[in-house]
Amino acid sequence: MSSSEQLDAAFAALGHPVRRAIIARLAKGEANVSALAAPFDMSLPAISKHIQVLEKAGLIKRSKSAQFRPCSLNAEAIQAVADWTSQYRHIWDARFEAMDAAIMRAGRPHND
Amino acid sequence: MSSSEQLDAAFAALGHPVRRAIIARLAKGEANVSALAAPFDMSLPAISKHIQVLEKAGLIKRSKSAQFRPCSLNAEAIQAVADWTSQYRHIWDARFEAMDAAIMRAGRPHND
DNA sequence: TGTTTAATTAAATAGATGGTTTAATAAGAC
DNA sequence: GTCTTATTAAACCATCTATTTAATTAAACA
Repeated sequence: MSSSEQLDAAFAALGHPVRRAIIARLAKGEANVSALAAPFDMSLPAISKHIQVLEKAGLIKRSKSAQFRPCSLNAEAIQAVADWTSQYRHIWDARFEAMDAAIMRAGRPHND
Repeated sequence: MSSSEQLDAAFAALGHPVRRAIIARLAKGEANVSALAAPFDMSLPAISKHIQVLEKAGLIKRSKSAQFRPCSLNAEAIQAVADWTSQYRHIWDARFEAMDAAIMRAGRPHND
């Protein structure tokens, strides 16, 4: 999978509230499928599918322990998303710089 | 639209390479639909719809000038995405901190 | 007024997504 | 061996997405 396809999958996966909630839960530590499903009023297979979407997107990793499949976050994919967005940091930084400049002008005694 | 729904829409919108390319183009300055469509081997209606997806997600803003509809980036929505991801910064920062610690130990004369 | 340019809408269609229920599989526990 | 727990697979349905071609709106131009 190309890095563009990887980003496609990661962004698309994060575009669902249940999947973002699963990521939020996993940020606190690894958990198995049933534990991840518990907060949701939704069938277990539905959650299992959401987890598969996150896994295919590379956002989470899975292991095996007896009949459990514990999930944990995969830092790299999440960082790839952060990297993409931070590439546009100057877009919103520009607003703050404009504000700072305005404050500087307002603070200075008016000699203009 | 709730802030969760806004994030849903923004992430989902960014989960398509054409739409990310449009964002990249708009980062260089505003452009109308035909100009945005030019680099792609795709019909104009298809691009028009991608632009509508970006607009509904709040990622871009549009104005009117004669028969043109110039598009420009909306900093706030892009920042909302960046804010969400940066909330998990500690996940990948942890890796760098571990690396830094390892380098510190390696750099120090071995008294262990 | 009629033509060109810019963009959207409509209609059709193929394929993906999100959810359900009902099995099927796999690994302990007794 | 059978029972229970955890998870996935299969089948299915409704809705959404991505794209095309053709028709439509709207402004500029001549």
